[in-house]
Amino acid sequence: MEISFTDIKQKFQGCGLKTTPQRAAIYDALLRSTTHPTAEELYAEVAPQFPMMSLNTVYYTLGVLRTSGLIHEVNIDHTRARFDANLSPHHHLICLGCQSIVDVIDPRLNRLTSPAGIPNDFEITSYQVAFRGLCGSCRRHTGRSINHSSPGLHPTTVKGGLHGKSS
Amino acid sequence: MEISFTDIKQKFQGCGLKTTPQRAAIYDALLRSTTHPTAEELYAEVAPQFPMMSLNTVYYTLGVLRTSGLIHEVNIDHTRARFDANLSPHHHLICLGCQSIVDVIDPRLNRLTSPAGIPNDFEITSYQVAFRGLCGSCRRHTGRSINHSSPGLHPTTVKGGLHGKSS
DNA sequence: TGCTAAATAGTAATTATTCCTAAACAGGAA
DNA sequence: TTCCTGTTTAGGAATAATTACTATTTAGCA
Repeated sequence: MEISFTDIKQKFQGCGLKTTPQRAAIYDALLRSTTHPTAEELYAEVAPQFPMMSLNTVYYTLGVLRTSGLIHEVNIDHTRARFDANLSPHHHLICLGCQSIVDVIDPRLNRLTSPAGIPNDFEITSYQVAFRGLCGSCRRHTGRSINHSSPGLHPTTVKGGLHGKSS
Repeated sequence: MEISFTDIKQKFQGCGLKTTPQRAAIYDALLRSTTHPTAEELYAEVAPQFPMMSLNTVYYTLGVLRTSGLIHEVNIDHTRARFDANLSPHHHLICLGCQSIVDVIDPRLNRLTSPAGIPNDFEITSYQVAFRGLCGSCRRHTGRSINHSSPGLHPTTVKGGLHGKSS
């Protein structure tokens, strides 16, 4: 995703945010990243350009961008927050071995029907599917054993292909 | 979900776990709960029965139960872990206002087709849909405004009913 | 060019969780 | 039943991520 400084500035202005070099660099780093980095990782990414920059600034900036809706927080495990500047509807593929997160872009997943049995005064504004399993590399290294200490694993085996019969 | 002490003991034995009163109480509390409590909340729930019990024991126990596959960790936000003893496939409805989590049980959601464009050596073992929005109570109190500081919100508006065409 | 509110950087504080260790105990063996 | 041993517990200390506080700096407007 290529984006110029001017583009970033316009986005920030559109949200009523001041444009500072640090802020632009953090946002740019997140836009270019595909790994859903943590605050610390973004800090490491941007720090070379701004040796005086504080990790605090990264946290503050991420908070501001999140509140403005320019980025999303992705919660894979409870230990640390990860961030995503990709606002288009997409889903995630999470490796339980190495905790990596890959974007899943499949339009079919954006057309789920409304779930049954939910309170009718609940207004759903979005939904997201998290696929979990083991990436090729982790399968080879761990002999396909699943790390049960990782979060959210369900016993449902999905295998190579999920079956798509309509109930 | 009703379960006797003997049932719990059998489950523990099946996993090679010793049965202690504290452990059984923690697991039982989680089985009876529908709110996906945190370690602290479970501690508060069980503490009256065991005044000497340490919060540490709750953490240790939850770790053991998770490793044994008896419970799951649910990650809604990065601030703290939440737990779920309901192992049957289900999904979650998350209120961005009050952070409450309600189970979504809809068989149609358990038959998603395999997502396109993922690495073909990735083995998916489970998936879970997180629906986000505002519960009735929070909508009334906040005037339907969505709290953008909450995690993972996507701009896709889902409204009352998602449309289920099979693109 | 100034003004002012917002942003930055630094330090300290907080919160959830994990680590460490001695004492207690569950469950199998004798 | 009683003993043994490894697991579990409880308590305190340590760690890691994040937030709070604050003085200084700066972006963006008048």
